Amino acid sequence: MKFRRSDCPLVLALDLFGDRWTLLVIRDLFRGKQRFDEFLSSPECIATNILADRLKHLVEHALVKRLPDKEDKRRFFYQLTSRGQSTRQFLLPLIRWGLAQSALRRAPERNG
Amino acid sequence: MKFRRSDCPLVLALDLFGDRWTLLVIRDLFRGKQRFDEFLSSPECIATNILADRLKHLVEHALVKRLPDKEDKRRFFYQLTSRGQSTRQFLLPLIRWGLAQSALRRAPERNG
DNA sequence: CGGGATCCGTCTTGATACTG
DNA sequence: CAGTATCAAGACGGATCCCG
Repeated sequence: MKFRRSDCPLVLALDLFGDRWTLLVIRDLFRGKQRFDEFLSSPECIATNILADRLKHLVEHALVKRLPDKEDKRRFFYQLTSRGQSTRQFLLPLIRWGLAQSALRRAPERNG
Repeated sequence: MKFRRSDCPLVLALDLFGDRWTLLVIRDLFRGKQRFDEFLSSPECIATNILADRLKHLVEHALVKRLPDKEDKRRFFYQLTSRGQSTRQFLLPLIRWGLAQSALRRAPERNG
């Protein structure tokens, strides 16, 4: 993900979320996960370098903030900013769509 | 985009749309574009091999149908299936989010 | 000419090992 | 624990080629 190719708002969104991992990290943040280790423990098994890259990217774009742990200097907390939380408005419809698709897959009368 | 890593509905959606091009093709289809050449003419300038790959992928997943042109044997029409049209439910919120972001970028009082 | 397929150099992804 | 380094594999992107 580098510079941008048009000023379409969809292109802007795909700049930030058009990959297979970023939205999974945001999902985890909505679920209350806050630490590097917690993201790694999700069933999708994101690689550490990919996770580090995506977190950095999200922080750079003010979707996530990175807070030091006062009690353990080695650790950090990641939290959604209000901008990050605003992604809920399309994340929920997207999840709803995925749910409907897996339901269809189990009862495939007529689709297409 | 290969096999899948969990049965999270979000993962299922990212399987299909978790890249920088697929949703742009779907956007064009919603806008009434139907032919290979028309997709190429969009301002994002997708490469022909990428476009061919994405269209094939969309057809395989029953989001798009590929219809021959009766009058010109060389040409095809691509159209959204009803399943493809159902993506509207998250595509519109995603575009709306992108619009809000570009508005913020022009009037960045307090975000973050 | 329209709709791709193929080739090839480059950039990105991802698994694993390693470090502070 | 929270990353970085390394390196192979794959995706991207442009150019060219092919086929009806």
